[in-house]
Amino acid sequence: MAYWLMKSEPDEFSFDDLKNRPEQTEPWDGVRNYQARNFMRDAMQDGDEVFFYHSNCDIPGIVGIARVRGETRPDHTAFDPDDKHFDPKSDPDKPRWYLRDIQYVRPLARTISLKELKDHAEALQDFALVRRGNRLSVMPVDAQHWDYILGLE
DNA sequence: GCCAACGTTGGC
DNA sequence: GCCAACGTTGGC
Repeated sequence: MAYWLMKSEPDEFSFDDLKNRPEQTEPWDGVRNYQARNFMRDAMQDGDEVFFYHSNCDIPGIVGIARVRGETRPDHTAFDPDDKHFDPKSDPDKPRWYLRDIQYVRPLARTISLKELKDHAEALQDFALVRRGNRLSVMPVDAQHWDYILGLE
């Protein structure tokens, strides 16, 4: 069992949007970064837990917990010329981009903001999210960091 | 809206 | 394989 953090812009897809999905599950499509793809395709396991992070908004931070559901599969949006994440270099016979399905678990009692996380720099050393210049949208979370952050809730 | 950080592209 | 140009991310 591993832990992850996944970013989403709430204007695009928020944690409430996930909650309101018919099966509270959403394919995490549109990721076009190789490192993030490799985490989703190769490292995630069915049942892994995920911090749901809101980026590019008033208070960037962790707002809820989700869960990885099922195995990896090709990101279908890469094949659709009308999709904003269309990638002509991704061939359905040899897909370049993969996704996971993410299921709602529960909201945090309160948002744990990026600012607050940065205030715990010592305990959260080497946590990718608080490293300078971090732009990765899918990243692993160490078990001790996961527990520490939930301890702030 | 600004801009630093960083990933990708493509000419050479 | 190098690296300048360019595009994107995302905090502020």
